[in-house]
Amino acid sequence: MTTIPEILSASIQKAFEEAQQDNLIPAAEIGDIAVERPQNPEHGDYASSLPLKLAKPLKKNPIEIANVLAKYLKKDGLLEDVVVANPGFLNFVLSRKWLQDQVDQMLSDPKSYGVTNAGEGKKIQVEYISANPTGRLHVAHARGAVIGSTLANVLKSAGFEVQQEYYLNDAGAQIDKFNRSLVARYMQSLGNDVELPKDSYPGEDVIAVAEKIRDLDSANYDTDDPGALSDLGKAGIRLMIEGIKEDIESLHIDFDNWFSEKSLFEDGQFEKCIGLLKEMGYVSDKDGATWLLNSNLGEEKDNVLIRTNGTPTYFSTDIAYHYNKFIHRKFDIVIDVWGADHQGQVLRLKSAMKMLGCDPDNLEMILVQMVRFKKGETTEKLSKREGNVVPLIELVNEIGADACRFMFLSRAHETQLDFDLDLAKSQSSENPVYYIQYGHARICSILDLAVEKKINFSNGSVSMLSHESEIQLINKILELPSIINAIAVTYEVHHLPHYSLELATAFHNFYQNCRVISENEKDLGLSKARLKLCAATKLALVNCLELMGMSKPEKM
RNA sequence: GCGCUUGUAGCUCAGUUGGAUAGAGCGCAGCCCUGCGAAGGCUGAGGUCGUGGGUUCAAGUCCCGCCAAGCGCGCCA
Repeated sequence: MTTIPEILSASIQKAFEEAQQDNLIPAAEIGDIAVERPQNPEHGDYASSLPLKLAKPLKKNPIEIANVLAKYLKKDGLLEDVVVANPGFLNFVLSRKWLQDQVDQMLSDPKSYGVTNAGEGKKIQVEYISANPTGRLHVAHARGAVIGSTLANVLKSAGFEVQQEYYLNDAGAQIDKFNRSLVARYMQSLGNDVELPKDSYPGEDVIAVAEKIRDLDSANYDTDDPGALSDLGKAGIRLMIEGIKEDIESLHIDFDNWFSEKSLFEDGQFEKCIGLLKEMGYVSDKDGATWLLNSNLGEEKDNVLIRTNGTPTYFSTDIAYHYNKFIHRKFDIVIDVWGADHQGQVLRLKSAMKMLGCDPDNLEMILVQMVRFKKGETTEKLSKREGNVVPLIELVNEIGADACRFMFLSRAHETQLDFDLDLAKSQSSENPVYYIQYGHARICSILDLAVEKKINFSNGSVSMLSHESEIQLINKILELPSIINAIAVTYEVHHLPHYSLELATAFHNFYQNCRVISENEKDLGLSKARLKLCAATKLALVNCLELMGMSKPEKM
C-alpha cells in the first residue's frame, strides 16, 4: 500500500522536474519532499512548505515558486485542487471521489490495508526485556516489554521479517547468587533455621520457587551434596523462567525465540568470536586480564573481556551474542530495547561490532528511560535489593493488560517516568484506551443492528459519503500506513496510541453528526453507505488495537 | 568533573526531516439523549513552550551559555 504523502511527494517531484525543463525554475537539488497533514482543515487535506524551503537556493519569491509548481501539478484521480497560500504553502485538496472509493477499496481487500513495504522484506530482530531469570518481572520491565512488542508488530506491518527475542542471562555471577538465595530459601521452606546470605535476592519470588520445588519434588535435595545443589539451582531457574513466561503472557506478549547465553559457551561461539578479535589485533593482555582495545577506535577507554580469574565479562558475552545475531543468524538490522542504565554499553558494543566487520549503523539501541517508583511524596528507584518492587503481574491484575500497555506505550521512550501505582489504579477506569475500544464496540453494535434489520450494505454507494465528518474520518483512516512507515524509520511507537485516539475521535465525531441506521425508508441508501464507512473504520481500529497488543471488545 | 537524556496547561503527555492561530486526555465551569451504546458530542477558563543569547523569511523544534531532574563513566550485570 502506497501512502498518500508518498504519492503527493512524487507528484511534486515530477512537477518540479517539468517546470525545470521549461526553464520556469532554476536547477536545484531538492531532498525529500515533506508533505504533511495541516492542523487547520481550511489548509486542505495535505500541505507542503517546499516553496518556502526553495526560496533561498532558487533565489525566487516563494509564492512565485508555488504558483509554478501548482500549475504543473496534475489534477489526477487523487488530487482535486492545489491552492497556493501565503507565505508560500501548497495546500492539496484531495478528490472526494477518490477518498470515497478508498472505502470500497479497503472493504474489498481488507488484508492489504495498513500493510506497507518500507521494510522490503529485510530480516530484523527486536530483542527486549531480557531480564535475568533470577526473579519475576516487575513494573519497571513493563515499559520496555510493551515498547518492544509493539515495535515488533509495527515492523511486521511495515514489511520486515521480524523475530522477537528474549536473551536469557543463564550464565554468569548472578546465577550463582540466585543459587545461593534459593538454597537458603529451600532450607527455610523445610523448616531449617537458615539465614539468607548477605549478597542474595531477598524477593518473595525466590521463596515461591523454593516452596514449589519442595512441594513438587518428592526426592528431596541433599543440601550437602554439590551435585544435588546444582540440580536444585537448575530446577529453580527453570521454574523462574516459567514464571517470567506467565508475566509476559499477561501482557499479551509472545516471543519467537529464547536465546540462551550459556549456549554461546557450550558450542564454542564465544571462543571463536574472541579469537577473531585477537587475530585482528584488537586484544591485549594487561594486568593478568584480557582487554579489548576500544580506545583505538575513539572510545574513551579499553574494556576488560576476560577477568584475571578467567571468567568473561558481561561485555564480552554481549559481543559474542551480537556477533551471532549478525553473522550466524544474518539479521540485516538488530534492535535492542534496553534500560537507560545500559547507556555506557552502546558505543563500545558498536565499536566492537565494527571491529568484527558488522556495520554499527545496523545495530540500534532503544534506551528506555528508567521508571521510578512514587510513594507518597518521595520517589525512589525500583530495586530488587530494596524490596520495593511491584510485581508486573500485580499491576496487570489491578488495571488490566490493555490499560497497562496503553499507559506505557503513549510516552516517548526517552522521557523519564515516575510511576505511581495508586494513581495508575485510580486512573485506569478513565484510561484513554477505553475511548478507542468504545469506538470499536459502538461500531460492532451498529453492524449488529444492521444484521438484525436485515440491511445488506454490500451494494451501498460510497459516493453518498459527503458530510465533513465523513470526509475527515476517511482521511484519518487513510493516515495509518504513513504512521506505520514513520515508526519503521524512527522506532518511536508512541505515535501509534496517539493516532489511535485521533482515529477514535474522528469516528465519535462522525457518529454524533451522522445517523447511520435510519428509521426512515428513504434514507436506506445513505445508511448503506455509512455502514460501509463503519466497517472500514472498524478495520482501521482493529489494526491499531492489534498492533498495540490490545483486546478489541465488541461489548463493554 | 566529563558524557547521554529530559524540562510544553493544575496533573499526565503529544507536537512527524524548522512552517500557518502551540494540541489531547484527566481535573474545573456549563450545555446536549421521547434517535444506531452519554465509556459519547459541544462550549469555556487555563501557556512569557525551564532560562538567557544566537542562526533566518519563519524556532517548542537547530546552535551556544546557564538552571533543574534522571542515567552513565566497574576485572557489576
